[in-house]
Amino acid sequence: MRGFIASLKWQPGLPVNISTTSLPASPLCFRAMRYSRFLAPTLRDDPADAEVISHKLLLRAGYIRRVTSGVYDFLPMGLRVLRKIEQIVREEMNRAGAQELLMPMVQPSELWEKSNRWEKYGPELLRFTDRHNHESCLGPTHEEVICDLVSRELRSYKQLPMNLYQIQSKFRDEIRPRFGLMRGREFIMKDAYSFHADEVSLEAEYRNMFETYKRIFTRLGLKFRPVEADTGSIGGSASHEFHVLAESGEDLIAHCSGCEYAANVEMAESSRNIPAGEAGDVTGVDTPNATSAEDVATYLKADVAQLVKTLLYRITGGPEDGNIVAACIRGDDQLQEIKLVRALKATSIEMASDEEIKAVGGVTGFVGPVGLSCRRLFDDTLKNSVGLIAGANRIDMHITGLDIGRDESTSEFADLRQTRAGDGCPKCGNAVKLSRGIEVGHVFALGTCYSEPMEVQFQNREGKRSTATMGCYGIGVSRLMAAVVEQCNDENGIVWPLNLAPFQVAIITMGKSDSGLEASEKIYHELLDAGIEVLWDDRKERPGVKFKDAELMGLPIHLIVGDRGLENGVVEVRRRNETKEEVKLDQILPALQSLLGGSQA
RNA sequence: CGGGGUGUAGCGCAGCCUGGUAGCGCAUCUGGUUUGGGACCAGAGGGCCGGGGGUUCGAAUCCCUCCACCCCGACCA
Repeated sequence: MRGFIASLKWQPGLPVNISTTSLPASPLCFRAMRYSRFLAPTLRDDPADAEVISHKLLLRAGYIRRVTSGVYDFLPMGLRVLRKIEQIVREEMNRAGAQELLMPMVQPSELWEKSNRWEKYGPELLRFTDRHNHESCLGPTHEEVICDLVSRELRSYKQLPMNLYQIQSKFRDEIRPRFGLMRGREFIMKDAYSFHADEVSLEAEYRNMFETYKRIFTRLGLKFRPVEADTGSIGGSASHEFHVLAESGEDLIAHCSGCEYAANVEMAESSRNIPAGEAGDVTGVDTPNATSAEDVATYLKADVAQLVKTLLYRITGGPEDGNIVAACIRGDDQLQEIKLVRALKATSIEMASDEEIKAVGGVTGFVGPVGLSCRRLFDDTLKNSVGLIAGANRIDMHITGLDIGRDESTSEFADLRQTRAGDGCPKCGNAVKLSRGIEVGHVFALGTCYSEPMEVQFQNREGKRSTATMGCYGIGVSRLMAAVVEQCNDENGIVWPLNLAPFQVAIITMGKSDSGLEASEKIYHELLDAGIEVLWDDRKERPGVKFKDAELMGLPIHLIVGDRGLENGVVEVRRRNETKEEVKLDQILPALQSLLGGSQA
C-alpha cells in the first residue's frame, strides 16, 4: 500500500488537460451495469416486518433497505427509479413556469418563531441545538425559509407572480412510521411555493398547478383522483389532495358515482335519509344496561337513526381551549373528528374522561344533550327532527320524544357526521362511494397566513406596501415510488411502466458456453451505445434464478441469450409476462427501439 | 400516548416452558457434477442469542430493567 500511495503524484504548476470528448474509460465503467458487479441484492423471502406489497417488493427486489424506523437507503436501482420520477415532476414543473431552487434541511428556530410555528408545530418537528447552543430543526416543510428568502428579494409587483420549487428531503418525526416508503419520517418531496400580488393571480396559479399535477400523475401511469381536502388549522381558501387509489391507502375518500365530486372523508359532505320520527312529549324511559346506540334501539324497538349519540370531547386550542364540548350525531352515524375540530377552530380534541363527563352533568353510558352544562353542537341532520331518543344523563335512563328545535333554545348545528357509502352526493345527489387512497399530492391556496408574519411585502401598482398572497404545492416523490408499486405488481414481483423502470432491458445470458457470454457482451455494448438502459445478468446462475430476479425487479423487457437460439442466430425478446418473439442478432436494436417507442435512445 | 407482540448468522425461523455455553432452511466461500424457470454432492466461514443488572456452580433459557422494531387503537358513552 505504501508503494501505491507513493505512486500517486501531483506535480504543482502543470496544467491539467481534461478532455471531455475522449474520456479514458475507468476500469469500472463497463462493469457498472453487469449484475455480477451491481448492488441489487434480492431476497427470496418476504422480510418479516413488511406489511404492504410495495414495502415487501421494494425490499425483496433490492431497491431499498431500512436504516432505522421510517428511514431508508435507496440502493442504486431505487435511486434510478427515484430520479426518473423526479425528472417527470421537474419537467412538468418547469413547463408550468416554476423555477427550481434548493433550500437547506437544517433551519434556524428564529424563522419558526417568526411564523409562530415553533410553538404550534408539535413533536413532529425534530428540534436540536448545535454546539453554540443555537436552536434549530430539521425542515418538515419550507414555508419559513422560502418566505425569508423571498421577503429579502421581493421589491415590486412587477416581479410577481413567481413560483419556486425544490425536490428535497424532509424530516417529520411521525408518531407511527409505517409501510416502508409510504409513511417514512425522512422522505423526498417536491414542494413549490407561489407568490402573488392578488387573489386573482393566486387562483390562476392554483389552477395551473392543478393541471400540472394531473399531467404528472398521468405520466406516471397512475390511477388517481383529485379530491377536495381539509384546509386544516392553517386556514386558506382552497385545497385539493391528489390520491392514488389503492387498498393500502391510509386515507378514506368519498367520491360520487355520478359526477366529478370527490372529497376526503375528513370534510366530505353528503346527504342521508332522515327518518321521519313521530312527534311526542319528552318522556323518560328505563333502559337498563343499554348504553350503546344499538342496544338502546333494540331495547326500545326503535330505529337506530332516531337515536342521538352524544360524544363529549376535551378541546385543545381555539376559543374553547381546555373546555368540554358535546357533539351530537345520529345513532347510526359516526363522528368525523376533523369536522368537529374545524367547527370549533381547535387544534386537537380528545375524548373526555369519566370525571370530565360527570363534571358537565353527564352520566357515562347515558349521556344526552339535555341538561349538559357545556357547549353542545348538533349535526345538521338533527335539525327539524322530532321524536328523537337520547341519553337522560341519569343511570339506566333515556328520553324519547326529543325535538331539538322545540326543546333546546340555544342549539348550534354543524356538519359533524362522517360520510358513509351510499349517501347522497352534495353536488348531484347520486350515491357516494368510499375508496382508500394514498395522498401523493396536495395543492393549497394559502393566502397570507405565512407571508403576513414573515413580512413578505412588495410595492404595489399604487406605490403602497402590500403583502404577497401565497400558494403551496407538494408532491411526495419517494411515496410515489411506493404508490406506483402498489398499483403495478403481480405474483412475480414489480411491473414497472417503461418510463419508470430502473433499466428498460435485462439481458439474461444462459448456458455454459463462452459463446453466450461473448454474444451477450456484444449486445450489451451495442445497447449501451444506443443509449438504452440495460442490466446484463452475467452471473453464473441457473436460468430460473435469473428469470425470477428480472421479474421480481420488474424490468420491462428481457433479452434472453442462449446457446439454443444462437445456433440459429437469434435471441428471444420478451415483454415481462407477455409476448415473446425471436429476433435475429442484427435486428435486436431496431426491435428494441420499436418496443421502447423509439423515444428512449 | 395506550394495548399487544417480537428481538437468536445477511434473510426466514427453531431452541426458552423443563438452565449444562446454539441449531435448521435459504444466502455466502472452496471443490466437483449440473445448466431454458429459484439444481445436486462434499466441505467451510459466519452468532458477546438486542443492551445492562440479578439468581445460579452454570443463563439464549429464570427474574428485574432499559432499548429497538412490528402490529392494533386512537370508532366511542
